[in-house]
Amino acid sequence: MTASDRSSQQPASRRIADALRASIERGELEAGQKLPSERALAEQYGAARNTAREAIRLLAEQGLVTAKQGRGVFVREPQRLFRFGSDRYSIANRETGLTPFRLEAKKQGKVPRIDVLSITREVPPSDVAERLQVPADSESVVHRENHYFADDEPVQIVSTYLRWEEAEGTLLMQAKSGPNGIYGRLEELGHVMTRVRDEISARMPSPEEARVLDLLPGVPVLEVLHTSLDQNSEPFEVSRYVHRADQTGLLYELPVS
Amino acid sequence: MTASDRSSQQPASRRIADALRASIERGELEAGQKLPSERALAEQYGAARNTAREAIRLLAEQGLVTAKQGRGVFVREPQRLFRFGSDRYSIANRETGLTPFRLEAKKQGKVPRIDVLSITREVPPSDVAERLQVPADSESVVHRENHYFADDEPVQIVSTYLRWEEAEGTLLMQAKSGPNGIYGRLEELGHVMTRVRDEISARMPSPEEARVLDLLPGVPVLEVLHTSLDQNSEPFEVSRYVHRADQTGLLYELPVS
DNA sequence: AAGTGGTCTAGACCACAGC
DNA sequence: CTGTGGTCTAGACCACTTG
Repeated sequence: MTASDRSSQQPASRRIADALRASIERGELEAGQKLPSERALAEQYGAARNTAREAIRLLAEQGLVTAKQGRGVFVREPQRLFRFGSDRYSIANRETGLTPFRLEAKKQGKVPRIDVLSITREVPPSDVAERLQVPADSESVVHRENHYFADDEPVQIVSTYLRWEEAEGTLLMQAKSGPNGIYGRLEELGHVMTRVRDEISARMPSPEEARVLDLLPGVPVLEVLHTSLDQNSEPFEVSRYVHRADQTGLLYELPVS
Repeated sequence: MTASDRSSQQPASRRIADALRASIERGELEAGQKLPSERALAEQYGAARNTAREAIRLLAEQGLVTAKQGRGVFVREPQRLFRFGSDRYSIANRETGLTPFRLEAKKQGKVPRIDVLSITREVPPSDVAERLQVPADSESVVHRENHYFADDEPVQIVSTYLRWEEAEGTLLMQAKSGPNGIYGRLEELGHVMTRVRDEISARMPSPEEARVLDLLPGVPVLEVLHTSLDQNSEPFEVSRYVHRADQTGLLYELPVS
């Protein structure tokens, strides 16, 4: 028993939203189906159109429905999750020659694409500087920004930060960084990835992120701040992953001491 | 350079929102400070109050500002994160006699509280049944629902599922489950926690979750579906954690094979 | 009492979908 | 052309907070 019988006392927009939500949960309105139009809802409940509109907004904020201009409001389809596991850092996967993203995409029968947006020398953000142990007040890092797509749909934004002193003049400054990607080059520089630290948070996207990831209202992002540690427990690479949360999950499997 | 000079062409509500966002990012409006009232904004921009209101809603959806009835709209304060690490499952922590949550709370100088809401025999949700390897069509599990607080502020909802056949008649059915909590009892039943699998996703809260966690609009939740595996790689416990994302982060530190 | 956000009304014009 | 959501106006009353 949640909430149902306080029909009075509630704002009209809430009551309309609750009725629609109940319809969806009972399966009367199935995924992909169209809701009554705003004008129809308003008439049906004896309210103004703005009130019906407010009800629909409440549902959209929860990610339950999606409005499409000129067409109508539809019950959102459950999305299959694109899953990123802790084994994405595993060396075993490295031997296939495919990056973890390409592997996962193949598994789901989708066509992966990675756009390299920029590779520039920069002043690092403070959280990155702290974790990579470099100065936050000089151009101490190389920033590689990539966008990942599956079947031309954007999935994640990845910003990778490397020490400028190490990357200068190497393939780490090139879009095509050679066999096994940047981790291959970093290994040649003497950094064997031994441990990783992933710090995970969730938040609503910035307008810029919503645009790049093509996010509908009511969809949050998952942010992973990843640090790679080498055989000497020295951090040698930090990446910020921004995933769209409606199509992405994370999987961590680990031993317990 | 993001977007600034397309002042025309943009809806008025967007322009007002962008102007306010810029003010906040430039630091003219600091965290905790009050925005101009909706009526003042409307007059200032020569728009109707509803239009100014829409602008504020855009900012609230991103979690940038918070409206307080009768008082005003305020720039949201950055929250300190309550951090849950992968070491929360570690045996080392078990020896302190404190659960990981109590430990973390102590570290931050907050007073922890755990409410046991219910302990009931139930039909498991399908995702839980699959992971615990029990039938999804009979009352095969015990469901323990707990709410966690720090300084009386809700932090997370935890639903733990155990096999009914193992829990029946034991302390696992009691609110106070004895030394080292339920993991202590499960160890006595022959389950040594050897590996864990955490599946992480983010989404907007249901109305029920928003109520329990006292969530402001524009704050998503982090959901962790946790499976404990014993020395035989058998799953013996599944929990669903629902964290408020504005005050919670997750930390995973793991070796790379 | 005055000011604030929360909700609502009854209109209006626009841009986009689909027939 | 018609129906849809997107945006906007100019009012109104309510509930809450503060002086």
